[in-house]
Amino acid sequence: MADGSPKDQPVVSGQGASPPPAGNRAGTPRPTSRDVARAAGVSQATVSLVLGEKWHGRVSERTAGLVRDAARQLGYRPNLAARNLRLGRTRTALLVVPALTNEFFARVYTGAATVAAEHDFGVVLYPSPEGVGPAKDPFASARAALDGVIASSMAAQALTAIRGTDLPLVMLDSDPADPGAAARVNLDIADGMRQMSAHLLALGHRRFLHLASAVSSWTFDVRARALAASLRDVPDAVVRTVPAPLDVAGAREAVERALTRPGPRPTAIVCDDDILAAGACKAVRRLGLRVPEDISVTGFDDLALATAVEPELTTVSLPAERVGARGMSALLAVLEGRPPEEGDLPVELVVRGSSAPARAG
Amino acid sequence: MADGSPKDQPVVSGQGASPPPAGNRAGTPRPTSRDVARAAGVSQATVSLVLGEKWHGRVSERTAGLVRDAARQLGYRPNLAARNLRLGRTRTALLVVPALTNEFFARVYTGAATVAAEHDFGVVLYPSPEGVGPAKDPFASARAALDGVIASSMAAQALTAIRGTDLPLVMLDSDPADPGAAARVNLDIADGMRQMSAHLLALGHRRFLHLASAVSSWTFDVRARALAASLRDVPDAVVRTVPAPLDVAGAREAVERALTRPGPRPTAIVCDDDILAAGACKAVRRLGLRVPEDISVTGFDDLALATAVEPELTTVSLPAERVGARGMSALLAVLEGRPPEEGDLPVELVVRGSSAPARAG
DNA sequence: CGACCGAGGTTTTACGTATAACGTCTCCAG
DNA sequence: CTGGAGACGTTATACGTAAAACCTCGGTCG
Repeated sequence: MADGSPKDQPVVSGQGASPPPAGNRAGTPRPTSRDVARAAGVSQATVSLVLGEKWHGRVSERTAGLVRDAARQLGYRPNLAARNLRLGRTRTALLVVPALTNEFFARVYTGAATVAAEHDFGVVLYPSPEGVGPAKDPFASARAALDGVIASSMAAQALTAIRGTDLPLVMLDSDPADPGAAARVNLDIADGMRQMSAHLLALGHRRFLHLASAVSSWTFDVRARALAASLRDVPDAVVRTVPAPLDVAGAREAVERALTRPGPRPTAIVCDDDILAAGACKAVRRLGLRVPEDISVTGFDDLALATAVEPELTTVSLPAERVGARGMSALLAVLEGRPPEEGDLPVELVVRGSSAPARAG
Repeated sequence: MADGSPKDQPVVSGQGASPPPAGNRAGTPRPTSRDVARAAGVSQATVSLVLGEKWHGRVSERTAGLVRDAARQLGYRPNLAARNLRLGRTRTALLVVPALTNEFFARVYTGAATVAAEHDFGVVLYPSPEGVGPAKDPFASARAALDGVIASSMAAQALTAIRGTDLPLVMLDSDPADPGAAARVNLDIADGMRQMSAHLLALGHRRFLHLASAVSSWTFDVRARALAASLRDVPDAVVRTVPAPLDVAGAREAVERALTRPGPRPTAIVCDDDILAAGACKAVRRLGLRVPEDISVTGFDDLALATAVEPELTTVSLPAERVGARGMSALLAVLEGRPPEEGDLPVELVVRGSSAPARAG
């Protein structure tokens, strides 16, 4: 079949045999499935069947082998643009997050990418405009053709553009009330904050400073509400809220200002975030006080930072990778018409060195 | 203009007027350029010309307006898969990095994505296998069709797969000796380490512990060589090298072991990385010593971590965003046949609180 | 012996876009 | 009144793949 005929000679472009092991010099156009077909002595359709693993019972073992060999020889890789066009699906999801330099979102990405890879999916990122400059349109920026979107509620600006689309949308850590999401993956933030306040109350703390994120977002609102709710029934508990930008220096300044104001000093600083907590610790020490002996400081997120500083932070550990993984799983479920998994992801209080019993008086 | 003629009625699919502002329900297939053409009463080619901004002198202003209106009405977005197939280019680059949870690489990505967005390019990530699980083939994982690759030399494993390709490759922070890169973006790491050792020598330090990364890579080799070279001419200088994993806990353990060995204690610990330095600080204090009074500790990279810990780290500031930005610019240059910008990016010693004069004796 | 069947392919088509090649109509100079 | 020459579009085609529909041929069964 494949031998004897004079037409079986593979048509090489010119001077000498090209080196079989892939080493394509630029200028040589990439081999297509038709080139593979020619080299294997079969039709292009057969190549597609074999390489797509759809050939069982339709193509002989022998022919399939020939095709695979030819593909390997030529270093064939399918043209994804063509494949995507043909199939009308791209197996690619867009992940919209505020900024990757925030370790939490880097971990969310990692989780999403891991699950995606297991299902032969790709993840392309859109760090929304606060992070990266001029691109207004997520879809222009993420130049890939997309099957769906996973978006953090913190990337509010980008969300409106996405809503104008028929793409399935999975929301991360977002208000269950707002509509338009095909699925939702939330952390049990309120429970985390409840555990934290219970921990501090048990240590005898009653005067709290709540160092809150200046950027408003659902997750941060939940923290504030849960803290307030926890303290509502404690007679002598008092909490003051101070907003701060999400960086160490800004947090430090905000806390320094707050602590030098007249009136009774808080004995514990509850922070919305580990970064804020790191800043709070620095502020406390700048004022000549000690953490945790004079003032306890607690974080939220359990980033690498939490165990890098001293004392190590008492914080609420959030399963960031699981958020991303579950977000991707939910999107896959939606795309396949299955119901996505329900229920909030649990969080966990981690007690370390930055919290201690309140000083008497 | 648009009214009066009975044919001006837009052809809507059926029951009642569909809400013009985009709200596509799922099930309705996305409008194509042909749909826009039909709605505007022109041919598909004209739509392509107008929306591609290639129409000046070939299409009247009036017609162009009609096309744009129709496109807006239908919420038309071009099918990128089709466009990519047609053009044979995708305006998408692959960025290969070891792990995004490392702030340095998150910043590299940010820089690359910013420049890409300015040139209407996309960036898709491949966090190489040490970071994410089962995907062996970068091209299978990054499901996009690609125009080029930007790769950190730290993602060694993925590089071999990429080399078998004719895609233009820009290497980041890599050995100038190894071949196969169309362009290269390097930091002047050696100069950074020279500045650092000069700083410490000026403070009177002579006995050094070099806390090196356990993962081997060109950037880390350069640090070691530059440190050794700097100390070569200093008569009484002595340096011992200890490898450590790139996390705080591992670094702490490595340093604790090193410092409890018999023999004269180093007065300065030079770390390959801020994360290692944070661990080193913790080790020093665990042994009852102080930073910087008893032992100076220095980092490398100038991550957010460097100013979050106490004392703040003396370190070498690396322009991570610029690395990414320049990598992307270089790739664009290569793709357009222009020569990429040459020369290493400068780095800067930042003196903070973790380094101090060596204790006498 | 004719109809049917399965094995092992091949031919053909469609996906949506960009653009080269090709009309058509009007206006104006020779 | 003929022959360009713009101005303004249209028709036709190709990109590479997946898969539906279709062939061919030897054997089998009624």
